[in-house]
Formats: sequence, structure tokens, C-alpha cells
Amino acid sequence: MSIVRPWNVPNQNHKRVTLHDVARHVGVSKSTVSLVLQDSPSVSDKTRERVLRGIDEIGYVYNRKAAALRQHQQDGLMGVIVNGLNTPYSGEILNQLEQVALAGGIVPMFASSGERLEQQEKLVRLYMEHKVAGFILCPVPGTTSSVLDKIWRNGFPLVQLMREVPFGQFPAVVADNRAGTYAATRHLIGLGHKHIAFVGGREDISDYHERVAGYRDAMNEARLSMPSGYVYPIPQSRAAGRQALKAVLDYDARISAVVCFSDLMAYGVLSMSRELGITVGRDLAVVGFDDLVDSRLTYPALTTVRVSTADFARSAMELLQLYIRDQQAPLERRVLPVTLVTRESCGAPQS
Amino acid sequence: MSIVRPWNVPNQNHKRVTLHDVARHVGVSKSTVSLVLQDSPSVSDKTRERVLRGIDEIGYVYNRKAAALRQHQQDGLMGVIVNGLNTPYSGEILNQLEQVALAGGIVPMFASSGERLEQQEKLVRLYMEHKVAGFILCPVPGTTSSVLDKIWRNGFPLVQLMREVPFGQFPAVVADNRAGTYAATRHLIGLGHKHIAFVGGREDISDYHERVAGYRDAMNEARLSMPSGYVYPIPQSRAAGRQALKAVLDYDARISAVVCFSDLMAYGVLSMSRELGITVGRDLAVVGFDDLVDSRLTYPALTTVRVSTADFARSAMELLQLYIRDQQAPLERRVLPVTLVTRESCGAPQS
DNA sequence: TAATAAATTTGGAACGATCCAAATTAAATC
DNA sequence: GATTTAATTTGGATCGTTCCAAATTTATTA
Repeated sequence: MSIVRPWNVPNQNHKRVTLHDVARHVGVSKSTVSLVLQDSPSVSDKTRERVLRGIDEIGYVYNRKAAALRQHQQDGLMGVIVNGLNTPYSGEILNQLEQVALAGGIVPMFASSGERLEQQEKLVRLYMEHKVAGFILCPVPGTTSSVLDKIWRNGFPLVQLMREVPFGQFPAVVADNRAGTYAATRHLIGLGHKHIAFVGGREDISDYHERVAGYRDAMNEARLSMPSGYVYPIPQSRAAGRQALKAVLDYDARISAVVCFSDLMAYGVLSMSRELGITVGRDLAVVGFDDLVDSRLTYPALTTVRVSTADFARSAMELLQLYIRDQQAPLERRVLPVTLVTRESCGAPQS
Repeated sequence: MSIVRPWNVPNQNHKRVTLHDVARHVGVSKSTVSLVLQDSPSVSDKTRERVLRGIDEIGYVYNRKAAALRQHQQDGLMGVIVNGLNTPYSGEILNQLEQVALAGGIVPMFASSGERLEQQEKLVRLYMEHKVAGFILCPVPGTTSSVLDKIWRNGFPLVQLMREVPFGQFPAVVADNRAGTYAATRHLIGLGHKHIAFVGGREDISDYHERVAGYRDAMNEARLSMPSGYVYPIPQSRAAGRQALKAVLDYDARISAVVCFSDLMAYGVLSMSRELGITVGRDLAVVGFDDLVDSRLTYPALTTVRVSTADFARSAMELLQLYIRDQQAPLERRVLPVTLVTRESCGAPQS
């Protein structure tokens, strides 16, 4: 396993301006310049001023690699691995994470696993080589706790985002999935629906089971029957949503409501409804999950379960920061609250 | 200007396994281990084998920082700064860029400027401190060529993506914006429209002017009049699209077609049309720009100008690689071809 | 087998910052 | 002005690699 060489880069000739150069230019020692950089109180205002000016004059750029080398490890990078860069929900989370991270002086490195185990592994290794301070990770289905354990034991703290590895003892920030679909399903039941399907999600990911459980809770509570064909798992995408609607209606034409694993799935359901001549909000009720920004502008506007992406980001960063400070800190698992936001897609009066 | 400290991280105690440890464990010199890592041909198969095993046994992780320090500079990072992480178009580009980059052994660092100059500047400085090999940058409106010049003169090659700084002599990859809106407008004219508006875009960004120019070209060619209110620039978002439609219809109720600066704007236009009881495809023709994945599933499906995000990514990386190899390489500016994809939103038969 | 050539392996000097203890300078006290 | 004390400044040693010239081992040839 030899190292990956980034392209074929000629050893850069461009002579680097170093701390030493600044020192010489200003006429002090390199130690002094270093002290100024980390604004130590033990340097006089006069010299600080002079050094600062000198830095500007010769265009010095701080070298974090050299610094990190000396001060044993990390230089303010953080690895964030999500399932996809171009899925709308990830986009919103990334955006939030970036803001929180930069505010804390941390530079996030985002990447997507594409739901592929070997890609995830490759990224993890690469990021470890770059000595990230820690990982925020949305584990690919099939990730074993031994994979996470290897990361952790190498000295890299990690927090799981959105999903969890089964039986693993690692920090995580997840939505209250069960409560979300429970509320959604209850809402539909309250509107008089009797035949309610659940579509989308992958059976090998933790959040799927939680969301199905919430749906089942509500259905059982109302003593409504759920034949096997009412639950239709499928990896999420708009296209899958289209397919799923067709599948459940084929199974039982009486189905008058579907709770979707995600908004993305719901978009597909909406699209297929149009194609089948079904009017959503009247003939069919649809609930999503996530509350993407698009969801208030779909036609009809989508009733959905909201999870705050800002909360996700903030909680994840807080936890990660905790474990970076102290890897031995007690294990914490945060469950974020969800709220049902009713719009037009269920035909109910808007909230 | 003192350096930004990433949180308050205790000097990591976790004893690092170094190349030296591997050497001692295997019983060779550190130089040999280093040679194995870079799979040099001058090491015998037997020792290579032994070293590789040793690396596994004691769980060594390559330290790119140390390496980069010695080999004068970069360690395979690349800075990518786009305008937003959560805009659909960026998501698609990021996704493509990541794939191309990783395939080349480069780890991309994505960030968003949020269209704010000072944020862009901060990111650039941060990335320079991390010694990225180069930048791919979608310049914030208002970016002067002197800003880019500073980056370039510091030894960091850069390629502009999607937009260009005025009068700057820097490499760029842009879409053939003018041809795109020209084709879109001609399409509408061909369908018999006489009152055609152009909505969206910021006047301080290069692509806006190009797209408006394409629209004007077609209008002039057909001798159609364009009173000032027909062109309605506004920073893009769905909400802006809604507002824009209202504005142009207020200005002239005869307007029967709008070419939008982007698909995102078009989504807003679609949404507002519904609200106003206007049937798109019959009463109003709408054309977008970008061809987001969503655009084939909107209602009605959006006619739009496609620019391949894969082409964008590949071209940008090729150029960057070129300049990383040789900063003196002749200036290149790539204009990517566009194609009009006709769907339902103009009422024309689908292509 | 000795001499030569080729193939491997190796120690030590970088790289550019930080940290520490020691040296210098300035301020405060007698 | 001499001492003590506090405030600044400073030279090395160090972090974990790579690179180089030199040393060692192995293979080839006379």
C-alpha cells in the first residue's frame, strides 16, 4: 500500500517566504516573529508593530504544515464525509457545518462517500494522512463498528451524523426519526385516511428502521392494517419515488396516503401522481421528511417533517469539539427534535 | 493579523507512530521505509514485503504534513471556492469536481464564499496557509483582478469557474452563455412570441451580461422591441423568481414568455404562475438555464439550456493541472458548448 | 578468485514552524 | 548608582518526512 501521489507536481521552485525571512527583514529573531504571530503578550507593542508591518511588506504567508509538525499533530482541518454532495439535504447540512466550523477556526474538508464502502475507507485514510482534528461522518450502509473503532483508536475523534452504525459505541447526532413519522402518520389518520403506505429508505440504514417504526406505532395505535406491500423500501431518489408510488398503488388501489422516507422521495411521488392524473391534496395525501427549501414551492406545497439542519450542524460540531478536547469524554448521543409542518399536500388546512 | 487558532486543542498526547518506528520494528533504516512508501524500484522485493507487513503490524499512518514540509510545499490539497454549498447547481459541480480530483490523487477542499468578498478573502488566505496546490474559484461579484493577482503571484495557480473577473488575465472555464440565451430566445420567437422578458442575474457578474447579450442578439435580429422593463436583473433564488415574474407582468401584461437567468429563477417563475392562475406552457412560456436534475420533474417540465457539469469539472481540473505543472503556461480560456433542451414549459413539442 | 559493476541500503542534513531555557534589556527599589 | 525584579528577546533542539552522497551488499565478468 504505497502512498497516493497527487499528480506529478514538480518540486515547487517558487521560493517560499519564511518566518526567518521576516525576522531578518525586520531585524529581530525568528522566535520573536513567531510570538507575534500567536499574539503572545510578552512581546512589546513596538516590535509587534514592526513585525506586523514587515510581514505585510515581504508578503509572508503562514505555513500551517510546518507548525503542525512541531506542535504534534493537527492544524485545524476537519473531515466531513456525507453520502452525497449533490443531494439537496446534504447541501443544506454542509452549508451549516461550514459556517459553524469556520467560526471556530476549523477548515472543513467535505467529501462524499457515494454510499460506497471502499470510497469511504479511502477518504478516511486520506484524511488521516492529512491529520484532521476529527471526523464528522454519515456512515455508508454496511459500515461496521470495527471500521469506526479503527479510526477512533488511531486517535481521531468522530461523530456520526444522521445515521448510526449498529451496536457501535460512538457519539452520534440523529433526528428523532420515530417521532417524526409517528406524527406524520397520526396526522394522516386524523384526516380520515385508512390505507396508508410508507415508501423509501434502505433497510440497511438505521434511520429507515426508526422511521418505519414511527409509522407502525401510529398505525397500530389506530388499529389500521398494514399488509406487507404497504411498506416499500427503496434507495432514495426522485425516480425511486415515482416507481414507489406506482408499486404501492398496484399493490392496493385503496391506498389514499403515503408517508415518504424523505422529501426527495415525495417529489418523485408528486411527479408520478401528476402523470397518473391523481390530484395530490384531494385524491392522495403525501407527507415528506426533511423539509427542504424546495418543499414549500412544490405543487402542491409539501407537508413534511422538519429537522433543523442548523441544529444538526451545531450539535455535531459541539460534540466533535468535546471529543477533540478529550477523547475520553463520556459517550453522548443527541436526538434532535422534529416538527410536522402541514402544507397543502395532505389537503388539510395549512398550519 | 495574527493567525487563527483552531479551537483550543491540547497538544495531542496520542503518541504518533512514525516512519522511524516502522524502521526499527522491521530492522531497516528509515530511508528504506521511505523508499518503499514511494515505491521506488531500487528496493528489493524481499525488504519491500517485510516493510509493508511491518507498516500493517504497527498501524503506521503516513504523515503528509511532514512530507510536504520537506519536499518544498504542497501535499495534494486543492482549494475550491464556489458561491454556495447549498445551491443545486453548485452541488452538481462539486460532485463532479470531487470525482475528477480524487481520481488524480488530489483532495479537494470545498468552501462557499456566500457571495461575500471578505469571506472569499478569508478562505483564500486560509487555503494558502494550508498550501493548496491551486485554486478553483467562482469569483464573488466585485472581485478585482488585483485580488487574483495576489494569489497568482504568491505562487498559487488558479482557474476561474463559471464567472470571470473583468479585464483579468487569468485562466477561466465558462459556459457559452451568449449562445445559450440566444438559442433560448430564438426558440421562443420561433413559437410566435413577440413580448419576451429576461429575468434574473446580477449586473456585477460577467455571466449576466453575456446572457443578456444573447437575448438581445435574438430580439434585435427579429426586430422585436425590448423596453427597459423587459430586462429585470435580480440576485437569483426561487423567491426572486417569483418576484421577478410579477414585476415584468406589471410592467407589460402582454409579456407571454420569459427567459430566465437560471433554472432556480425559473422555478420561482413557475411557482408564481401557479399562484396567479397562469398556465405555463399555454399562457406563458418559460425557459431556464443550467438544466438541473430537478428540471425534468417540475410541473410542467422545464425547457432549459444545458451546460454539462461534468465538462465544467473536467476542464477546470485539466487547466489547473496545467498551471500547477507550469505557472508560466500560456493563458487559456475555455468556453463550454451549450444545448437547448426543449420540454413542456414553452408549449412546444418536446425534443 | 579478484576485480569490477550493479543493485541495495543507509546516515545525516534539510524543510519551517514551535517551545524552552537562558540571555539580554528595561523598570523598580533601595 | 548598584541591585533586584520584571519584561523582552533569543538561539538551539525538535517534529516526521525526503533527498543525497556515500557505504554496503550482491551479481557479473575476466
